Amino acid sequence: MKLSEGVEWAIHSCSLLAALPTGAALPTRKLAAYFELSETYLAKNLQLLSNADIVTTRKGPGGGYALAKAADAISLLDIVEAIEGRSPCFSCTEIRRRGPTGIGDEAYKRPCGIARSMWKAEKAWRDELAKVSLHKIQAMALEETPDAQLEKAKIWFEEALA
Amino acid sequence: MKLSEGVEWAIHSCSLLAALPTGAALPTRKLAAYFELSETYLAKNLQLLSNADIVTTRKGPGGGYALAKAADAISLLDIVEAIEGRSPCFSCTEIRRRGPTGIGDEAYKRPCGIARSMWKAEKAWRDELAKVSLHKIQAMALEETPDAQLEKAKIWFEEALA
DNA sequence: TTAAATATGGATATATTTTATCCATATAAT
DNA sequence: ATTATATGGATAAAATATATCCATATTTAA
Repeated sequence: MKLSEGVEWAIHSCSLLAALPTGAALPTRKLAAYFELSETYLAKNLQLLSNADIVTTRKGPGGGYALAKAADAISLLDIVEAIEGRSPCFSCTEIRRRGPTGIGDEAYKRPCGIARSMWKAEKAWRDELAKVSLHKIQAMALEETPDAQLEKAKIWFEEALA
Repeated sequence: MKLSEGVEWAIHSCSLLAALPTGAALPTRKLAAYFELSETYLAKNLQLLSNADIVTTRKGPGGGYALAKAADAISLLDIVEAIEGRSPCFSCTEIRRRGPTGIGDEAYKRPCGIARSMWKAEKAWRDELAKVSLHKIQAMALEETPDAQLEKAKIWFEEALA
C-alpha cells in the first residue's frame, strides 16, 4: 500500500511548472536538476502527465514541459491518477463465491459489503485529493518556502529561462 | 498503490470468525478450506491478525482462531493496518530541500503542503475505514448472502465444529 | 503420559511490481 | 543541418508481495 515515488516527483514538478511565466517551458533535464532527481526516470513520469493532459510539451530547443491548463483546474487527484492509474486499491476477488459453500455466480447480485466498504473509503480519499488544486499547492509552497530558498529559486529561474 | 490480497482474506476470515458460537475456534486448515485459499499463506496473514490482537489462538487439537474481542470493537481499519502496517501510503522524501535551491534542513519548520495534503486525504480514508465495524460487515454479509449459500454454510459449520 | 493437532517464527523461493536506464525515432528551433 | 527535445519500446535491476517449508512450542484428547 505504497504510492509510487513518482507521485511526489510529479506533484512537485507540477508545482514548479505552475510558477512558470506564460509561454515558458522547462525540459526534463532542468526539472530533474532542480530537484536533483534521476533524469531518465523523471522523464517517464512526465510522460504519464503528458498522456493525461496535465502538461503540454514542446519538442526541440527551448522546448520542454508546461502546464496544460490553469493551476486551479488541476487537482492532486488528477496527478495521482495520472501516475498511479485509476484502478481501485482494493481489488475484490470474490472469494465468497469459492469453496464448499459457494454457489453459482448468477446468485450474487452486487459487490459484497466488504468491497463496498473498502471502495467507499477509497472514494473518501479520492474526494479529498480532488478538493486540492495545484493552485492551492503552489500558494502553500510560496507561503512556507524559506525566504533564502525563494531568492535562490528566483535566480535559478532567471538562468533556466534565459 | 495496491492493497495486499491478504487484506481481503483477513476481512472475510474475521467475518466468518464473527459467526462462531462463543468458545468455538476455527483452525487455519478449515478457514482456508472454506474460502479455497492457500493454507500456508493464509496462516501468515492470520499470524498478523494474532499479533495485532484482533484474533486469539488456541494451539492443539480443537484449537484455532477466534475473535479476540466483540465484533463491534473491531474496525476495518484495525484489520487493514494489521495486514498492511501503519506507515503512510505517501512518503515524503523532502525533495524540496535538494538541488541547487535547497538550503539547510533547519530552515524547514514543518512538512510541506504537498505532504500535508496527501496525509489529510489518507486520514479521510482511514477515518472512513474506522467507521465500519466487523459487526456491520457481518450484518451486511448475513443480509446479502444468497439463501442457498447460507444453508450450505450452516451445514459446513456444524461439521467444522463437530 | 503419549500422540496428534495446532500456532509461531524463521528461512527461503518465486512472481510481480517498481525503479531505473538506454536507445531509436520523431519533431521543432536556430 | 545541427542541436535540443519528447516519445515509446525494450530491458535491467531492485524491492516487494506472494507462497512454501520446516523446526519448535504448546495444548488437547485419548
